[in-house]
Amino acid sequence: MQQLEQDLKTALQTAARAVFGVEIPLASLALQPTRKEFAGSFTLVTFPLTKALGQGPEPIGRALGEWLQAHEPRVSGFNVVKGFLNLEIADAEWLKLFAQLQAQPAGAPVPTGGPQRVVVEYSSPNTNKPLHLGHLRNNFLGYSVAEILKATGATVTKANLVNDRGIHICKSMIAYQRFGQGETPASAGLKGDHLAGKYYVLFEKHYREEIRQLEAEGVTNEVAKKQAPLMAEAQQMLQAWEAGDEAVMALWHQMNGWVYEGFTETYATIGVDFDKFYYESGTYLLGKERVEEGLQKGVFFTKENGSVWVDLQAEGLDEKLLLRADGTSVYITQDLGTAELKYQDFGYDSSIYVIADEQNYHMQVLQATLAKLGKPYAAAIHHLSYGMVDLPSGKMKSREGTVVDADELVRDVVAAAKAATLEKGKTEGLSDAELEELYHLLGLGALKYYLLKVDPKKRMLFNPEESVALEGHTGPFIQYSYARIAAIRRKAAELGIAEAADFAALGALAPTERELVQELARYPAVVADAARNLSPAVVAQYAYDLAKAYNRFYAEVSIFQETDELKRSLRVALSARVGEQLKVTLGLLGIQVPERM
RNA sequence: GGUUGUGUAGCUCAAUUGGAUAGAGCAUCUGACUACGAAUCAGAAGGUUUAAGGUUCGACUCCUUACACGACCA
Repeated sequence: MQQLEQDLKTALQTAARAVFGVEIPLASLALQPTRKEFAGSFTLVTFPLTKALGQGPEPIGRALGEWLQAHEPRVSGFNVVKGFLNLEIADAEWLKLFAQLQAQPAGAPVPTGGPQRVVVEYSSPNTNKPLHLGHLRNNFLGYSVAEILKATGATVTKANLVNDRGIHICKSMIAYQRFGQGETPASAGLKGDHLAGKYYVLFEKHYREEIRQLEAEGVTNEVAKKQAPLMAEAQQMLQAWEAGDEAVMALWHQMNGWVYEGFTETYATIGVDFDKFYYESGTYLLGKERVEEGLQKGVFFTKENGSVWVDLQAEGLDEKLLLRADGTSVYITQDLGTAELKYQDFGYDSSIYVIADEQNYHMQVLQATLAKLGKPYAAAIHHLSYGMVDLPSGKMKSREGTVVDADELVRDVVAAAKAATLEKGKTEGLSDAELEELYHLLGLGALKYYLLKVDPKKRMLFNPEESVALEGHTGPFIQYSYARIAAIRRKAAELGIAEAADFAALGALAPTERELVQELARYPAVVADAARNLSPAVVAQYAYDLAKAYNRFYAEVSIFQETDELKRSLRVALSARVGEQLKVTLGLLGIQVPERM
């Protein structure tokens, strides 16, 4: 379709030259899709040409339209509404376009001139508690962005930086030591990450109680928070961990091992994957080397107490602490180290961090600090900043226990999909295993689509009922369209109708057929847009538009009742192609597609 | 207090990056299964795009100010 647009622009340029004797640069001939309520497929806005051509917008539109209709075979008609020239494209041209599409598989790479070696870091969980709804948005976004970039032909590495050390981990460990009584995931009947989470919660509960007691004894809240025995123990444990204390390390390995088992299971269930795992326990020391490097280069400075800082005021930021006075690292220290390590490992020209927007400032600091260090990869860093997920009851707060657990949510959406599927009763002939797979695929399709259809950078509201909805602007709507097409293809195969033929001999197309070709041809532009903006929402919207267009087509023309053999064949071919395209497009969102549902 | 993001139909979201009468879904109402799958399709209704100015042929989009909500930095 890009080619068709280019040709039209060139033709318009020629028309302007012929009619007005004026050379119009191609760049100022912006074509846009014609709005549905008008006849035509492409629209030229003529307002911007009035100065150059010395005429009003409407005469310009008419003059250019008439010239095109007379001289350009691709243009079969036109109409002018105010400053808009709507061009109708000859059906032969649509058929040619469809033939060009057919010549390549639906999932063929879409070169965009974007980055070629990309690292997408996402998920990056803490190992002290299970994943929740917010992590799901992160995981789905990261996975999808990686797939979208792959679709542009880039080599993409999915990385997961596991936050496996620090005070929060020690909290779970202390609580386990004190209250655990040797419990294991097996003995407790809990996934490992949930078991760790249980002790994290226990820590917080008893810690609060200790603070309350201290306060009752007249200690201020601030002091009580530090003096509480549990917190003191956790701090001690962190030091012991850094010192490599054997018993502490053993417990740490044991508990993290449980958590990883739990995460692995969840990742498999929600269908995300990683090419590379980084662990902060393995990278946090590398950051200190970067700090040393900065001091040597004179771009960092030391304060009187020995703490190390970088001054980013010239960049519009503040002074930022990089290393505490006692030599222990802060968050950004390890980020400096990990960025370097990733670059060594993959030599990226784009490094994407899928991180919530509460870290916007932090990410600016990271990038500016790496730039100060003169790192060539500083400019390649992109923060895919996404908004938090709110609940109808308000914000999610782990401390107040108002988080939506990821595993539980997945169970809920699968159960809802099952209930709906049973109610429809269309799955005769599927085995129990196939049915389970179907419920899973539909439930996750609903959930993923629900979380991905919203512009990532916007905060979004999670409505439990809408997240499992199967009708309207949802994943299952699109999956249903695919299943319908699958049924069509099965029947066409039975009847021996070919999915491809030479359709050039066909005369006029039905409007819905034309619309389908146009939608199909949009795919490369959609991928390019989504890749440039790191936005799966663009892809989600396209999948919906395509499915919607197909359902319109399906309702308005008959396929197997059609007596004209070539027309019938075209409709089967269109259906097949739309099916393939839907599968590929949903695949970019991490959503699978059923043959029947 | 400083920095920053968001504000669109009753609700949840779009709007081709400055273009036409601001579009979808849900919810409400109406019509379409003796036809290839009704998890569908067609239609109705629903808007002072938070407010006020400004820029121009043209503003949800850009600029200024105010208001509301959120995040971050102390």
